[in-house]
Amino acid sequence: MNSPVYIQIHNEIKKAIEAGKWKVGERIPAERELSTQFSVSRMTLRQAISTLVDEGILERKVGSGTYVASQKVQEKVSGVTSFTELMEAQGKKPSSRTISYHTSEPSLSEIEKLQLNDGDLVLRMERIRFADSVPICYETATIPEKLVSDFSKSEVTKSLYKTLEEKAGLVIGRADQTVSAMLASERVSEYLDIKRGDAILRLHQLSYAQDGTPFEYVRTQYVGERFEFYLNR
Amino acid sequence: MNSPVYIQIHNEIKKAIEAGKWKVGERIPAERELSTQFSVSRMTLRQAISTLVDEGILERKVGSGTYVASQKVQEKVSGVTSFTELMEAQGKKPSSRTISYHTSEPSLSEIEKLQLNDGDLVLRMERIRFADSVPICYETATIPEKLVSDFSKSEVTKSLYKTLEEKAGLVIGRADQTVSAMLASERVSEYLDIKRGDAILRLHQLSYAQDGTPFEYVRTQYVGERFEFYLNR
DNA sequence: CTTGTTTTTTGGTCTATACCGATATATAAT
DNA sequence: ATTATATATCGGTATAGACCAAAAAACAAG
Repeated sequence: MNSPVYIQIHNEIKKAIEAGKWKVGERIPAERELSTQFSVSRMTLRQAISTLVDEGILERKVGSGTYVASQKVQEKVSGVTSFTELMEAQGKKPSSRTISYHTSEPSLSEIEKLQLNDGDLVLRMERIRFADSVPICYETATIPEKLVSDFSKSEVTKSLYKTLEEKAGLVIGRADQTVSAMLASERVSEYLDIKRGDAILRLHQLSYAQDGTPFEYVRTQYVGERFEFYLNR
Repeated sequence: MNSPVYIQIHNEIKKAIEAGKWKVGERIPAERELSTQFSVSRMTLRQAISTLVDEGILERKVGSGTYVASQKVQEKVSGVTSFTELMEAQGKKPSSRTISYHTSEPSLSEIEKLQLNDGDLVLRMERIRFADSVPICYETATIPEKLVSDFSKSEVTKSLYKTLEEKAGLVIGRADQTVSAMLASERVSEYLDIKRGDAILRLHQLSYAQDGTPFEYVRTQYVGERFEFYLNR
C-alpha cells in the first residue's frame, strides 16, 4: 500500500478536480505553490502533475499555468480493427475515455513510422477503452498535425476516419499490425485496474492511406485477462 | 540545434544502438556511468533513457540494468505460413523438439472444436519450436486420429500440411485464430527457458479444410520477449 | 484608450545529492 | 559442492536549488 508520493498527490488532485474544486478550463495553482502546499519538492509535484497531464485531466501551458482539461467521450470506428465491433459481437457496451489530447514534437520512432519531415508536429492522443465499464485497453494514437489542423477536437476523437475521408479526401488503405505480449507497467496497470506485471497483449498499428502515406500510428495495450483477438484467414 | 540535452542524448544513444555498439539483449552502461560520460546529471540522463524506453528501444530492470530491447521474430499472418518457412524467411534456423506424441481420448474442448463424434480418438502432439536454438514457443496440436492413421510419425511432425494435401487430398481452407496474452506457468517456463510469470503470447488456431471440416486444433504459447505477430491488411 | 516596453509569473530543463528496494554478485557457512 | 548471508550495483523516488523561454501582467508613452 506504500504508493510513491507522486502517485498519492496525483490521486488527491484528481479527486479534488472530480469534486469540483476547479472547474473545466480553470487554472490550478502554480507548481511552486502546490509543492509547498503538499510539502514536497517541485520535481515531485511535477511528477504528479505529469501523470495527470498524461491522463488528459490537466493541460500545461508554459508561462501561463496548468489547466483542467475539457472532458471528452468518443468512440472510434476503425475499419481495420474495430474495437466497437469486437465488443458488440460479445454483447458488451463499448465506451472510452480520452486521457490526453495534445500537439507535440514527434519521437524518433514516430518520425520514422509516419515519415515526417523536420519540424512536423504530431497530435498525440491517449485513451482507455471500456467494455461494460470495465477497462479493456490503454491506447496511444499519433497523427501528423498537418492532417488534422483544420479539425475540431471532437471531429478527431469521435470519428477520425470519417472526418479524414469527408473533409480531407483521404481514403484509408492498408494497415501494418504487430501483436506481442508483455507485462503491465506501474502506470498502465493503474489505468487498467490490474496489477503491475499482469499480462498485456500489445498491438502496434500503422495505418496507410490508399496512396501509401502513413497517417496514423496506434499503440494499444490490452488487458490479457479481458481481451482476445479473433482473426480469420 | 536548440534541442534539450536529453533529446540530444536520446538521439546519440539510439544511433549508437543502431550502429551496433550494444547488441540486442545486451546491457548498456548504468545510468550513473552514462551520466558522467555525457557530462550531465543522472536525472537528465534518465530523461533520455525514459524516452527510449517509451519507444520500446530499451528496457529497464530494477537492480539489474537497462537493456537493448530484443527485436522479435515476426510471423506474417497474411497467408497460412508454416513455422519452418517463417523462420527461414528471417534467416533463422528452425528446429523443434517433440515432447509427446500419442493417441488419446479428446478433451471436451477438442470434441467441440474439431466436431468429433463419440468414440473418435485424437492424436495429440506437444513440442517446442526453436529459432537458432533459442526456444520460441510451446505448442500443443490436436488432430483427429482418423485423418492421420495412415501416416508415419515423421510425416505428421515434419510437414503435416504437405502430407495431408498430397496423401489425403485435403485442401486447406480458412483458419480461426484467437490471440491473447497470459503469464508463463512453471512447467512451460522450464520448456522455454524463461521465468514463471513472464509474458506469453497465446495463439489458438483452428484450421479448416476447404469443405469446412475442422482438422487441426493448435494451442501455441510464444515467448513474449522473443516473438511477435505481424499482420498485413 | 491604445500601443509598445519592462517586469513578473509560469512551466521546462538541469544539477548535485540522497536514500530506498530489487537484483546480482561475492563471501561465508554447512 | 551446496546453501545461506552479506555486500555491491542498479534503477526508482525524492529533495532543494538554479536558469531559461514563453506567456501574462504591469507599466509607460503616445
